[in-house]
Amino acid sequence: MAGKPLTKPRKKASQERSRATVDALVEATARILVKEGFDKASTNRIAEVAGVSVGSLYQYFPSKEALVVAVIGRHNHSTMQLVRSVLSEVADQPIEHAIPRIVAVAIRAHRIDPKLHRVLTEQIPRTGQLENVEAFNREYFTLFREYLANRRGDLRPVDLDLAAYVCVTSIEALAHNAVLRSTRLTDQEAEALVDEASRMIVEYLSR
Amino acid sequence: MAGKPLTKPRKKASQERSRATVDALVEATARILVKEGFDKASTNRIAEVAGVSVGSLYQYFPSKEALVVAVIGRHNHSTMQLVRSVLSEVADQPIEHAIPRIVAVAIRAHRIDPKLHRVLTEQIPRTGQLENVEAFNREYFTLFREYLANRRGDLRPVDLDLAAYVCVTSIEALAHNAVLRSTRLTDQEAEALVDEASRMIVEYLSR
Amino acid sequence: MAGKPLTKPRKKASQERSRATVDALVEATARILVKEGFDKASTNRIAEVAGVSVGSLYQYFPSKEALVVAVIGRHNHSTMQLVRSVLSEVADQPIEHAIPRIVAVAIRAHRIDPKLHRVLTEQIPRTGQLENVEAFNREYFTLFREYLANRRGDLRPVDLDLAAYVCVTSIEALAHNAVLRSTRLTDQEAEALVDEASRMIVEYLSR
Amino acid sequence: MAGKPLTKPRKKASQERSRATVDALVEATARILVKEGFDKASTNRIAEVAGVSVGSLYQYFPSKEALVVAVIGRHNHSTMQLVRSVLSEVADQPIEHAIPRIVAVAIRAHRIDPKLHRVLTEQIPRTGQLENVEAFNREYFTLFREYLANRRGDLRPVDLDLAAYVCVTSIEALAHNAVLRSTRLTDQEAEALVDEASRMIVEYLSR
DNA sequence: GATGAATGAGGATTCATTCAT
DNA sequence: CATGAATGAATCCTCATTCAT
Repeated sequence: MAGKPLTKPRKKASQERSRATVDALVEATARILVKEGFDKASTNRIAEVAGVSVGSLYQYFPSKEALVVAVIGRHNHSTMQLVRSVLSEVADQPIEHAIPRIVAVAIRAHRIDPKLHRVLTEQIPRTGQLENVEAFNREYFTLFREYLANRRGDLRPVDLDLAAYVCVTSIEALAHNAVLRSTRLTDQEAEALVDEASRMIVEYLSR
Repeated sequence: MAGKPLTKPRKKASQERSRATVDALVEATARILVKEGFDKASTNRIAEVAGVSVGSLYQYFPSKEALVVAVIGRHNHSTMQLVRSVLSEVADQPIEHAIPRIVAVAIRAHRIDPKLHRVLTEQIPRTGQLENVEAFNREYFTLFREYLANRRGDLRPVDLDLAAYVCVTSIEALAHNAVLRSTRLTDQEAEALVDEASRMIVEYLSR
Repeated sequence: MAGKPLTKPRKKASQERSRATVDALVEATARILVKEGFDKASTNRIAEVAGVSVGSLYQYFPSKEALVVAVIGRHNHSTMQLVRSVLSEVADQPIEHAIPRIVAVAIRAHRIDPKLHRVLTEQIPRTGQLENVEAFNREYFTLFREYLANRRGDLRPVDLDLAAYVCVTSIEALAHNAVLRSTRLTDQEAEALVDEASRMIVEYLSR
Repeated sequence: MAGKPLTKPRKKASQERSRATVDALVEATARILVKEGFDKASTNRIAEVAGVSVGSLYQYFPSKEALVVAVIGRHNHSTMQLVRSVLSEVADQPIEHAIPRIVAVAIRAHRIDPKLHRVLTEQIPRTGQLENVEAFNREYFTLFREYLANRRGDLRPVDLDLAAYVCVTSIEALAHNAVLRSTRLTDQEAEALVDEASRMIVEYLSR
């Protein structure tokens, strides 16, 4: 309709708008999930909260599931961020040093957005695409296994896969339950937990 | 008097026919849950599979939720049966003996009906009455703590609550994930897992 | 099973029992209607409150409707009792005397069980058998018309049917609304209303 | 914010299409009410007759009740239209002139859609939001009372509230019953009724 | 006669998704 | 691209009534 050939800026502008819409939708989904629970999170409601029409919602997400997957992804992403960074930090440290840090981070990770974490964990049916909530654990496992392999010398002889499974599963569960159980986990309690869990893991791995 | 949807059976299923109907309903619910998943478990479908009318369903269960609660209850019951029996068996045994048995039973318990366990765990929104899926863990915790208290002499000085939390949570998570992850957990794998987990817990508790 | 041929007493006893059951059912229906409203009045609930099984309910009443009809009948009966008695009392009295009495009784009649009256009037769909709630008015009309015929001499020349219609309808409506509107109609208010209404009717009929 | 079932339209039917849908729904409800009765008026049936999906119905009306309220509203509106217009017309006329006109209009008003009026009156449970069927009478009372106040000079000394109550109630009841009783009220009968009723009311009010 | 378990048609309502504008 | 009206299958649940015991 216009004259001169439009160039990137315009396109970029629209890309930016798209980006904003997508973000708004994911954000809205997360917010509703936290504040009203999974079954209040209808697509219409999400669109409304995002300030967008349902039609637009479906422009960017092919289904409600996709939206929830995005929320999970975003949440897992920030969680993994933390995990990855400790694991690379402690990569060359002995387990006595490393494990407490790892455990502490696990708890911190679960505290990022505990309410969202709870909803994601408790209210969302692990069905279809949503089964992949556990993708997170797989990566965690891989990273942790790498760490162990790297510190092999410190360890008693172990089946790395098995050991990693045992450690990751325990750490995750301890952090998860601790945070979910008492919405108000005090710092003291958290510290005590870190100590205990670390002691258990360290002893378990040590020769 | 009225208020939130009840969850308790509406009638004492004293008569025989009633009893049969109730059982058929719970059984049908479990079967559908396993074979078709939570969201195919509509009240009409459940009644149909149970060979009963929807009306009868509502004669005995005030809501769909109540039915699921009953299934959970039944499942937890048989699970706890096992747990309780080991814990009483090993009550006076030293941890080196007791823990492996406890861990082994945890796995065995999760293998009772792994598919049902998975659905209960993954697909059912922990909302309303359904939140109580965790009642199970509470009892487990209590029993385990009692055991520890009883064997206090064997242990290094510990905060019993904390130690019980750490042990129960870890054992549960290890068993749970092991069974859910690979639907076909071989006996060998199970054994290896029992060894590792037990070692971890025993060392953790020992002085 | 017993020896001597049983005679009336036995039969009477069972008749009495039937009578009691019927009464209990009608009473229960009325009570539920008043305390919980028409749509809480399910046949099962009625039977329960009557202390009888649903089966028995259907032994005595062919349908829920029949039960409600019975309640209406009972209510209209006691109402008509009053009306009939005043009308026969005042049969030979001049309208100046008679009308106030008639109006007063209309109000008293509506006050017999105002809550039931309201439910019967407002919540019960005048459908099928229930259409006959107005049977009451027909009888009232007839009796009143007879009174007017009897006192023809006192009246200005009127079409008796029309006059009776006007009077009965007005008196009924005034009493009805007065009682329903303010659940707490004071005696003073009632008196004032009787005066006004009577004045209107008397003047209307007088030559 | 949530709570009891809403009765107000969900959306301002600003768009044309919306408007048409809303109208179709209200119209369909009225038609079904008249032709099949209240208990055939299921939401699905209403939507079907309106040529609209149930979903759309719920887009505009939060409940079945709301739909009926709308029908009542529409009906009362046209009725009040008439009433208001006579009362303003006769505002300055003496009662001998005014009352007959008012009575005549009451009857005409009841004849607007007698079948609908009957259903609204007889079959709809005055429960919840539906209690307000009487809103109509309140307004009628107010307007009539104003008229009386304006013509105070013509009247014998009266308690205006009481007098208005007596007049409005009587006029309403007479018109209502006349129309409902004989679906085919002839013009002659209507005229006779107007004469009688007016005579009664006028004499009642005159000094 | 009494009992109460069983029936099942039917009703209100929701919500992911589509598509004409 | 955006909008939001429209869709309709699907779900939970109720209740008058029946009938085997």
